[in-house]
Amino acid sequence: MSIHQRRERERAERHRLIIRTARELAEAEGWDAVTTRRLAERIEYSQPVLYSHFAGKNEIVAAVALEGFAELAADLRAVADKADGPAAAFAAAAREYLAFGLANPALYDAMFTLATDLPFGWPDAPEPLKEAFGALAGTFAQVAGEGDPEAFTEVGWASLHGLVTLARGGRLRPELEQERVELLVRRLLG
Amino acid sequence: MSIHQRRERERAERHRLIIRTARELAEAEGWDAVTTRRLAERIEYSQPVLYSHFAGKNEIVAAVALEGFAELAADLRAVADKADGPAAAFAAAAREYLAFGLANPALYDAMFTLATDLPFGWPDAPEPLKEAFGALAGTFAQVAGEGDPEAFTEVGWASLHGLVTLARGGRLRPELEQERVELLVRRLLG
DNA sequence: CTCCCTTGTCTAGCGCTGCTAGGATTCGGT
DNA sequence: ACCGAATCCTAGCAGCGCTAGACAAGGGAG
Repeated sequence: MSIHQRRERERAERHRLIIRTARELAEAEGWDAVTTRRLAERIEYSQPVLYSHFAGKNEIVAAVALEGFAELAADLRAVADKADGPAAAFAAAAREYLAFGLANPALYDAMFTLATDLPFGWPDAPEPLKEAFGALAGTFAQVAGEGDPEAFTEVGWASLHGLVTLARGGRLRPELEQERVELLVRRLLG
Repeated sequence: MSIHQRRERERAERHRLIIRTARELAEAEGWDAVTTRRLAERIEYSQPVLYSHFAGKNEIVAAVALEGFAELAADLRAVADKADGPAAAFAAAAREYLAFGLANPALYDAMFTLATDLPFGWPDAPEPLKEAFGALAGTFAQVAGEGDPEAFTEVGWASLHGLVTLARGGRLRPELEQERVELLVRRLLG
């Protein structure tokens, strides 16, 4: 029995290795550089091994994206918990979201550009997705004011997401970075 | 002399044909379906002909994106001009932007996801880009309130962009569509 | 009118991609 | 010591973006 357990343990380890390697490679050279051949070479196995863990390359990207959502959720909860009051928590979460997106470009791409087919359709979404959205919603709902708090959360999220993607594409003036997020927070707080 | 002119005319026509066909194919089946082979087949020429017009596939996508920016600029100016007062113009432009992005998903992808290397670095950006940003800025600046009007424009633009992309990815509740844009406009107007 | 030479286009092919079929090898269980 | 199953790799497919080199068409000069 314990042999099977050891094998499953090794298998799970390799599973994580694939995800970690894909993420490192993507962050270092961009997702275009993450080919199944290069990935296989890095983990020191042949290509087909990847397909015994994942149905395809998309699924590997999706796995990386899930990691990203989990980390984002943790980051957001951390800064919101440390903040002093709902408004400060909201502002801190907004700043953290932006920083996260800009600091992990490849990871952010996996989450929002590449893994578009991640089942975001509530309520059967993967746990990390709900967790990340919940982290945002928990902070945002407290400052939503009148109106649907979910609509407010979605608007706030979308605004931050837009800031991340446009900034990453070089389409916003870098020197206004700080000013933009402060302005957004101020206006959304009403 | 007139023979050269005819040839150049035919060449320009084929140039437009390539762009139009690429756009149609992308809008019908997504950009993944736009391969140089399929594109060549559609315009009834061989593959290398594409490369006598464009340096590569990216340049074709960029050409489609430029068309998109020109159309977006025209749309925005049209609805803003018809609106009654700065606040109404702002709201109308916001709604139009969102509608444009959702109605032309492939075009919007070309503009913001695929043609990332379009030189957006002012001031040497292509005319349609400056024109589109100017159309937004002209309307937004009038309701910016205190603070840098450019930062306000960038925030507004990013928020709308985020709403488009997240909605397209199925990550926002469709039934809140209307409510989100109204909420955003209300908050940004302060 | 004929020849030449430029111009324009196509066929064929390179190296790469994601993915998979089938054979070889290893290894636990009897 | 042997058998069967599980594991992994070699080799290859179709398709991708892109390009070299052959080929045909057609205007200009004698």
